[in-house]
Amino acid sequence: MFSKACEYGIRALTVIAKKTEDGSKVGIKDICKASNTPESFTAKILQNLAKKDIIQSQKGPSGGFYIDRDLSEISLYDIVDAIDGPSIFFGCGLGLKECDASRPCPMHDSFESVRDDMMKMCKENDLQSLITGLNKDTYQR
Amino acid sequence: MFSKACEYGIRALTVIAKKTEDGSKVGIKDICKASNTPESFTAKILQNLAKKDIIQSQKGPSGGFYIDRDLSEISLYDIVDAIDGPSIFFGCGLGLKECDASRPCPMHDSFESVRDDMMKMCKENDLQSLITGLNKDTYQR
DNA sequence: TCTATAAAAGATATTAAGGTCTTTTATTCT
DNA sequence: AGAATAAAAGACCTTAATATCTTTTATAGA
Ligand code: FES
Ligand code: FES
Repeated sequence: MFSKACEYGIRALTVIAKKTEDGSKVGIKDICKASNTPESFTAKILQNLAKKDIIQSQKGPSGGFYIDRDLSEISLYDIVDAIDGPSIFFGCGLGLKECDASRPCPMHDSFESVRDDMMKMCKENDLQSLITGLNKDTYQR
Repeated sequence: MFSKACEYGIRALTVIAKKTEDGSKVGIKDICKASNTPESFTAKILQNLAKKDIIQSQKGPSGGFYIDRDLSEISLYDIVDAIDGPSIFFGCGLGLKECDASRPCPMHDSFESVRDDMMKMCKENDLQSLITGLNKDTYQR
């Protein structure tokens, strides 16, 4: 459904969010241990998210990643859009250049509503709600 | 959402289904022109679908692809499962080894219902319903 | 039986996703 | 100022998806 980059990104973000809630920053090594994601690859993903201002980062000793906004302001939609782009929310299910209700593909009528549900779900979920119940072995499997 | 192979596969199948409804077989060239898909790649996809008995094929003059079952018996679910496998219907949204409600990832509760909607949609749609309204320029864009 | 046709099979090529490694830059602390 | 730390940046590698090409096999029809 989502790319690996997106899966890792979301997992890493929940770890950062949790730490942010505790009032501290967290380094890439700890993030990747907790989120069970490959370190160098996840670093690239976070670099991208930092550039897009979804998260903040600080270099040097006592540096790391953190979030400077209210966690409830960062939706799953924002995250998926930042990493995988908007095509999952707007693209045609059969890969036509664009989904166009006036020239529907055979799947359009049914697909559109599933896709919209997905979008709604992603807009309703945010980092605050995602970290409720998150514990340190959630991703260890 | 779906792989290119799956998108092409579905598109090609609707073309074959339409021809089957007219009582004739159709060759790979015509299929790919009508479905607007790359020829050699689509041939591989159809080969796979023929092996899995979703479609039938006949070699030689006046040969081609066709379908020997009631079109309404072949669901989108069968097609997607045959080409992309079942992970889109059962996999964890955050990429954990398996989706397990007793050890849910942070997305589980919301994701499961969207994924189930997708599955329901795919089980409800079949080749018969997909080809209603299909015309020869549906895919030409 | 021979030829033409069309799919199957297999080999190969290209591109994008996934992943790693090394060097550079910024920052803190001594 | 200098050393240590940690992210950014960029180069590089690997694998899987996408795509093409060539050879083989089956079949219909002359
Ligand atoms: S046109 Fe294909 S999903 Fe809308
Ligand atoms: S455990 Fe992740 S979606 Fe069910």
